[in-house]
Amino acid sequence: MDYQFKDIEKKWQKFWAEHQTFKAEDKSIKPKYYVLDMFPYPSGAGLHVGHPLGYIASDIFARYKRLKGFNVLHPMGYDSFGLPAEQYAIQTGQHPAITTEANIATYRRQLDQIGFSFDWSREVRTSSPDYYKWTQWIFMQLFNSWYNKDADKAESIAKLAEHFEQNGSAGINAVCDDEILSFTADEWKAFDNNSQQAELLKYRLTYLRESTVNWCAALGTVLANDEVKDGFSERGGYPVEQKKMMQWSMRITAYADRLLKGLDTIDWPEPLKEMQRNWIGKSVGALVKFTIYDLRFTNDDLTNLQSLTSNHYIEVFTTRADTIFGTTFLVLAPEHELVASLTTAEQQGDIDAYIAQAKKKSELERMADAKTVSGAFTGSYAVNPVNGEKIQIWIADYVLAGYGTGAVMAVPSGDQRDYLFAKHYNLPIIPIIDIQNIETEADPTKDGRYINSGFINGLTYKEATAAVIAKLEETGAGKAKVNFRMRDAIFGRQRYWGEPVPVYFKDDLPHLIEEKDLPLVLPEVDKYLPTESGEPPLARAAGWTYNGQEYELSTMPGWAGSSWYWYRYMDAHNDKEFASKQAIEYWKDVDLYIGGSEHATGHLLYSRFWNKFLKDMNLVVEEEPFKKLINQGMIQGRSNFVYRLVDELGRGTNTFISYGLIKQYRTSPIHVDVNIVDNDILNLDKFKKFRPDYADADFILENGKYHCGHEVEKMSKSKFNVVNPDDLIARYGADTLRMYEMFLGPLEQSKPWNTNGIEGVFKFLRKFWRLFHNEAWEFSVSDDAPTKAELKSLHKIIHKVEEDVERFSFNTSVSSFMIAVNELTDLKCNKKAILQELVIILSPYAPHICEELWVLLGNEAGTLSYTPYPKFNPAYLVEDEFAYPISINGKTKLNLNMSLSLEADAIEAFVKDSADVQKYLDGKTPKKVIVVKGRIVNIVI
RNA sequence: GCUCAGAUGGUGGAACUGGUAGACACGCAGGACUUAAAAUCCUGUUCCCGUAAACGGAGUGCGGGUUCGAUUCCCGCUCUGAGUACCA
Repeated sequence: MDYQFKDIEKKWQKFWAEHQTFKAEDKSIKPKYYVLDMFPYPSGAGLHVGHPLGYIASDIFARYKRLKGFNVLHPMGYDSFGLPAEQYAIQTGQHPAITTEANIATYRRQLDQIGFSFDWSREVRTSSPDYYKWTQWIFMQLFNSWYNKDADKAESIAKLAEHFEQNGSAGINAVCDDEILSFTADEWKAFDNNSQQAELLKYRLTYLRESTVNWCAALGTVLANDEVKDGFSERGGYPVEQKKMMQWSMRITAYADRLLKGLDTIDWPEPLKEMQRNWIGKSVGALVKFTIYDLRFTNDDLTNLQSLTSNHYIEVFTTRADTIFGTTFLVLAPEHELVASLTTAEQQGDIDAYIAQAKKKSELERMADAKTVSGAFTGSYAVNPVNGEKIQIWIADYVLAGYGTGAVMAVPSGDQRDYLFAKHYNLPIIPIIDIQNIETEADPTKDGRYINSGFINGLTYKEATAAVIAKLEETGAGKAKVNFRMRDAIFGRQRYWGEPVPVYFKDDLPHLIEEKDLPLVLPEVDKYLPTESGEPPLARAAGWTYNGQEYELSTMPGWAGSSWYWYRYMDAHNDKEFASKQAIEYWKDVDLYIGGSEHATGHLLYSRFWNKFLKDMNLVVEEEPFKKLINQGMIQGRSNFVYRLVDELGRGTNTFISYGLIKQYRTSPIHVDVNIVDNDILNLDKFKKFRPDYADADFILENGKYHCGHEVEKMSKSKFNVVNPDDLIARYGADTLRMYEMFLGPLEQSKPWNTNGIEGVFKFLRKFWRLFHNEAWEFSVSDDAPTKAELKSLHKIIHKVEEDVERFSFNTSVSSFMIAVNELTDLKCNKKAILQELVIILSPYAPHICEELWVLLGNEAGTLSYTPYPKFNPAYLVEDEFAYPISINGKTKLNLNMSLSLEADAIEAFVKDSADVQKYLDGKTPKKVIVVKGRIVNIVI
């Protein structure tokens, strides 16, 4: 029979499901291998052709690893809490759980027909109470922990309370809020319970904090920075305002250094690690106190550094302590708390006007305005702690209140912003390094020797930095300090469709509910909107209280459920623990994680954070959750256009001009559905049915065909460039789709989807099928011994695929399979000994056709997935002759067959004697002959 | 602006540590089969000159360099994509 992909694929998908062929074992003498895909949010639109790209790659890898003798865990699930379902609920009143369920069913059907080897017995859904019970449980562990900097790990909050009880706040080195109290043990004991709880909250790893948030009134929610575009919500385009609000936060900053260091231990793409490094933004520098100049100082005081330990100082953060002698003024953020008290009476007007103006500017305007210099003088002065110089104190909006201390020491010779500011306001600029060139702009060099710099004159950058910091620490005017750009992560949103926070309030203080009351199930509400008073939707739930106390009304953010889900797959049905100790000790971590790079600073950072916390709690065994990570590239859409003729009045007509002729007419481009275009040729009949008003369209054609234009854009419905995998599977089958997606190009590269080449892959599979069949399409293989040429073809592909899979180069293996099948077809090979091995090698790529042939070859159904991968024997590839390319001056001219046993001098002699080479030499003696054995001969004339 | 990735035929791409550039596939052209079409099969296909062919020249974004030899290494630039942004 000809290749009947429909029957074959249906048959084997059913077989795998019924026999649970891909169920991973929790105990095994085989080594473990955990292959994970970033689980999808099940959206209403279903999968488009770009989604399965990563899943196909990971599936090939998982299947390959099984053949290589590993116990493979390859699960799938759904990140099923999220905004679209809720948005739909608001519009229609339909419970998001129902929408989500329906969407999941669509996803499952689509995933199943691609033939993935997922262990579906382990499926997880973040919105299911059995799952989010454990998300809530982990939240409780975070609430019950604080970060001990001395131990460099999280510890139980009970231990902290114990310490307070015995020793007071002394001796605690914690990551905590800025405003903590200092107290003795007796004072602590004298606090009432609420005061103690309020103090402990400042240390917890998840805590309440008043923060400025992006509040979108129309959506009734707080948005992440990346969900806000130009002051409007990315989705819906509603206005967003800054609002202060009590918010749950996660103290991810406690882990900043470990998150940074861990990057060096994992095998991730370098650009992705770089993004995380930038996000964490570690800078090593110093905090320096500049005393506020007081008229009571005498000149003697000024030169005596010891006297400058007054409490009236401005603290700045700098990464270039070495440049401190070049400081000629200070700049504070307009929001800085000292601005009011520093402003003198005569400057009051200027300062007030500047602050008012700065407030009016939106974030966007401030950014766009980056080149305009603006600021105002406070009228006050500060004293440089290293040389006693009296310098002016300014405010300017180029200094950000939220970073460092909200104040900078301006070194115009070394920092371009300071330089522009100094030029604009006529402030002094002092060069501090001998090789510095500051005629037209600042020069931030670290080379050269210091000048105009007191005790560091003549030193190098390294020596100077150390000397300055030592001096500052000695005089108490400063200290070395590491600063991070990363902020604590806000953990909550004013939404319905998310995990409820397992917290209730008593006397305005948060308390955890009891563990036995988990999961705290999402209550029913009448509407999915905020209340009239602006409270989150959960406030609508009637009688929803914890023993009469009010629950937290916000829900957890989207990243909560995805920050630990890989552990749940290890033990998906455990109702006693989030995963059993044995399961975690066996599976440990994810060996290979495949997903998009858009999660670089969200999911992948939060997951590493939670993982490190769970490690501190001894709940998991590895410091890093994802050993190796691959980013699959984005599949872009390839849109097609038709060109509508425009009349003299600029109105569109019903005539369409073929792409090659549009220069001769006035036209406007219109998107046309890519599914009615084949190789950029428009199907005219289908076009006429595409929209009613096209029914009697006229065309101006080229050679009887309508050629469409094309452009690469995002794949989206509105651009009519969405290609649905279902259609392709119906036409060519899943095996063809799988191989074609891989054939498209390197996995990591972004590329536009173009269905044009898919025929080639389909033809290949048919040709492969044909190897096992005779002219009459009857299955027919021979038991004869294979020839040398056949064995060579086979072992070439065994080796090639092994190499390619190990380096995730799936596109090149597909080509190699084509070459192998072409060769074997030319050899008319139908030897079982060859073909059976080939079936095994191809099975990770095209599993259905291979299962079918495997059984036709006489093997037991279902054993293919666990059969050993063929062993490569290099002996079959050994050649005894090689057609050496002979080049003259580096240009290849001809090939000469020579035995590979010949040594360099013999080769040289043979080449020189060759009549063909003589022709090129034209009687001249070669200057030099380079012979690389087994590769090339190059003759230099 | 900064960081990262990339640029190879009409198209997707291959060339793994410097050693025959363009594998494999699409498309296109020509041919076979067919009453015809589809399907299938065969041949050709980097560009230029040479009117089929041999042969010659150019050629991996641009300009240099190292080398017997560079798509690959080094220096400078252009363009494209992604991330990030007054981070002191």
